[in-house]
Amino acid sequence: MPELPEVETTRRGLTPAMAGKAIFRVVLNREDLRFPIQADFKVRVAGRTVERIDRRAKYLLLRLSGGDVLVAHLGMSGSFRVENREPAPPTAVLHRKIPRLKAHDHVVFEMSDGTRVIYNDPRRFGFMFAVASEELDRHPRMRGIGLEPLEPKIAPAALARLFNGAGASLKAALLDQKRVAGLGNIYVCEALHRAGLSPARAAATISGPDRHGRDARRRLADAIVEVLTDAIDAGGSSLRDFSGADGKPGYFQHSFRVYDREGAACPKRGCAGTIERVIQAGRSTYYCPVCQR
DNA sequence: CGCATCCCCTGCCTGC
DNA sequence: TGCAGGCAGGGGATGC
Repeated sequence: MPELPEVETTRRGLTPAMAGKAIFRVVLNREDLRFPIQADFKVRVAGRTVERIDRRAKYLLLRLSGGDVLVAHLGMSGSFRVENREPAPPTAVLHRKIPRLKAHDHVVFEMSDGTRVIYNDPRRFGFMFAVASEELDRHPRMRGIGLEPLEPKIAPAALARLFNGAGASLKAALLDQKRVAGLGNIYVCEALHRAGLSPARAAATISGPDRHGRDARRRLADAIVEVLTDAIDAGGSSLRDFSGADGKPGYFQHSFRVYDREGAACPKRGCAGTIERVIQAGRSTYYCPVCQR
């Protein structure tokens, strides 16, 4: 589920629960997620203070005291949730309730103030590791990640450079994390619809302003920024059970214009098209064949 | 090198 | 109701 807006939502939810606090203990309920967890993971993380939480592409970066960074990727089904310590009722001091763990709660971070931060991931496509901060950019999983589309907002010229010489379709090119970082299947479909561009069109063919003033590069750059910004403002998309670390579901799924809407009328004003679904690069693409050219 | 295909894993939904 | 098959937000490995 998590694309850039969901990861950003998670970052914002985790920050008040973790930033400025020490990680008292780490519990690993299994030794493998997508990859085996490194042998010294617990030692590197436990006892450290989380100084700040950043995001790069779809990665969460927990900056730890002592110089390491805890890097976490949510894969397809990963999520964090925060459980605050419940105040002990005066009549049952010895029976403070600690909520039981749920299925697929693979990693538990016990914070020094009693808060628990729990990583849950049914499909285990997510992963996490600790790395020295000065080695972060050289790490194999981080090296080569492309341009962040927000802050600063991606520019049409940058998009053109990224697509220069690309033989891939717009859909595949935008999904490629080495070009633009953070888009996934949903937001690529949504951005292409907002931009009025066909997902099958070769990425290298989108051009700058023509004599009619039409500028596909600018429309696409603007659409990417808009859809990501709108989605972050909505707390991300909750398709099955995604929720931010604060437990609140996002609601951007109600604003999808094409994703998972096969057979529906194209929502673009004045367009009489019907949303279609095709497979590109092994994944579903939703688009309007009438207004996306 | 760029690109397509298959695969990792579990759960949920559909159709028979 | 049970069961098989398809599909799912990501991305790594492989092969052309």
